Amino acid sequence: MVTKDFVSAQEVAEKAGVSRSAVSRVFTPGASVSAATRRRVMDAAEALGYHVNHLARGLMTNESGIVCLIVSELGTPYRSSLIQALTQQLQLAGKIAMLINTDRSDGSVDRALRQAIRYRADASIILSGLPDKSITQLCLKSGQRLVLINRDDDQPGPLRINLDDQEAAGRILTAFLRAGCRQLAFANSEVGTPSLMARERGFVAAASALGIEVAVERHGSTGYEAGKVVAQRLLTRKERPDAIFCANDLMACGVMDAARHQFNMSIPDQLCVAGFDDIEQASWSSYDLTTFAQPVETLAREAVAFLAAAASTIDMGEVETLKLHAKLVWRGSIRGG
Amino acid sequence: MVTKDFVSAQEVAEKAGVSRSAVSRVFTPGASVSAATRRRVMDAAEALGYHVNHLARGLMTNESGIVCLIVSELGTPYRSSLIQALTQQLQLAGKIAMLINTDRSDGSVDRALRQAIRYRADASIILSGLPDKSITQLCLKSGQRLVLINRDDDQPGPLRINLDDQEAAGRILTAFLRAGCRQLAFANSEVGTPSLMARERGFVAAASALGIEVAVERHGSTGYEAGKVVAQRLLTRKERPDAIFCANDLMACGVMDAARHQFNMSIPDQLCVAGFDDIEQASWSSYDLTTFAQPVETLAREAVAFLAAAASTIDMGEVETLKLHAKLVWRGSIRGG
DNA sequence: TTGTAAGCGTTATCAG
DNA sequence: CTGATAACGCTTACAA
Repeated sequence: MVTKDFVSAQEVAEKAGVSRSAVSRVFTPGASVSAATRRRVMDAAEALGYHVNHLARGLMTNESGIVCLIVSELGTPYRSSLIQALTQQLQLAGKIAMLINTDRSDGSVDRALRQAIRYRADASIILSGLPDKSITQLCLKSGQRLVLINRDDDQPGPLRINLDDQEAAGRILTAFLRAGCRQLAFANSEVGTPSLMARERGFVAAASALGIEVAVERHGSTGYEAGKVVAQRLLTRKERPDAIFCANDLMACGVMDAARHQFNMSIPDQLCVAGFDDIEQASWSSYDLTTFAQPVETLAREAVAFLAAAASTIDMGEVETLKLHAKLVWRGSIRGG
Repeated sequence: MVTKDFVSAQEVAEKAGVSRSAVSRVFTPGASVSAATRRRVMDAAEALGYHVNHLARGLMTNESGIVCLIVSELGTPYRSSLIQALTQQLQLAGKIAMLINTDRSDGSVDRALRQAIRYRADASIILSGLPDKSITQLCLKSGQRLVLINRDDDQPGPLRINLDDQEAAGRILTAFLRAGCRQLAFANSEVGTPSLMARERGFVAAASALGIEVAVERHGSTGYEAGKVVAQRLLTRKERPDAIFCANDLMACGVMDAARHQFNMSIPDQLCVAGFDDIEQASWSSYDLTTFAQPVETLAREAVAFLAAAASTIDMGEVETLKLHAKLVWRGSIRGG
């Protein structure tokens, strides 16, 4: 066993010739210490390599400074960019991120939240999956804040940040029609995430309001390979689509590659494509994909701001929902412009 | 202020009609409790929504169960896939990952390590940047384990996991020559990370051993855009390269896109390209890039295994280095095969 | 097997 | 401004 040997405030106090409380005060933001004492304590701390034990501090203050990020498929471009933004904002706010990967097995979001409780996280941000109502209640009752990102849930208590997926779908429909497209299609996965389904519903609904039918195909998880498969199915239909709106950019990339390399189609001449998320690859010249940008920075900022505010005043009963605008990023995968 | 109101072992004990130590024992893996007591405690705990406070436990046991992941550019495909693998392995080993983003400002790796110390992390895994020698020493002295991934450092104490970058470079050279390439080039960034430089050096050295000169160009950070710029520079040289080895896949994608869309070159007919990392995009049909696979899973497994072993027996003085093999993934961006 | 009591490293309260 | 002293929620001898 490695001998864990962290320096304690006690040792610093002895070396500096003051009481432990003096040491504590030196490292507590708003405390009154004389310049002289502070100096001596700091010197002693520096020499000994002392660092406040946040575990013990959390025990006293009831604030661990920990925020749990609960994520699946975190290797995905969109997810990882969101994590990046969130960790950055959290650190700026003096918090630290605990990352829980829920890729394996079912009910794992609940397990993750239990971990969050064990470590007395001040808050949890859920980027994927949907927790059981009972466990969310437990979190809230324990005084833990909750943020749900892109999960259209109706539970009261947590902050819910969503995009205007449906409206976005309507906007892209207009763009397709303006480009002269007639055979519309939607490429989705079988995952059935609320936001994904909202995009599909919005697109289909907007079209049918104009008396237009949409070919919908769903397959696999929301990734590149699934996009390819869906494209194969769509493009071999009797009525071959000339416009495909994809549930996300990853699928859109798959759709474009299949259309080009397997069906020798030219984009946007023979086929218009749009995606969602505006991942980095969407801007790569091989794809040059028209898509909707997730306001990742805003999203992260809002989430963290909520957590910070939570420390002071939040009306717990209030159902808090934030609807952000997905900005259309126009590129070359749709004719016209 | 939100009233933090977590349930304590005390309350469970009262409800179950036992002592708090009994409760503690029920939740301690190897402890002796009668089936009857266990049952009553579990019931009470369930009813009250009790969860062991890991902060307090860590205080006693000197094992927080926390492992810090210190990362920059975590939105990048390679980095995020590594984080995914690491969090998964850590969770499998009963540990939990704390994620520290070091994108901003200099010396931030040191700051990150200090955070790790404050939270009494059992270990830290550094995926980017290089910590100051003094702070590494502090970590080691405090009994914290350290793992450096792909940072060719010589400090004793930490586990260092590296790839055989140089040899890999030699292998790709052979592939280029076999494909009949004559004008070789290396596309690098200005970042100067050890592993990136090792790839460059290995390639140039292997070539010059055969009397062949390599055109080296470096620009920006190791991403797609930098790849484009470097390609522009390389492909406008009098002696236009017919083979480019890129420091990583992201740059390779940029290089390919520039070659195709700005120079109308056909790959691999007029230009052979190779990358490093085997990110997901390398397998997309638009790129179909020959590259070296980072053994991400193995890497994560080894790192975590080291941390687990560290708990029992590790010769601290021993300089531990692990050199993993980068497997060549053959795809269509090099002629022949 | 169980309970009692001590201690882990902090911060908060309250005298001085 | 400073120093005792009491928590915080847990584990772990030690004794029963």
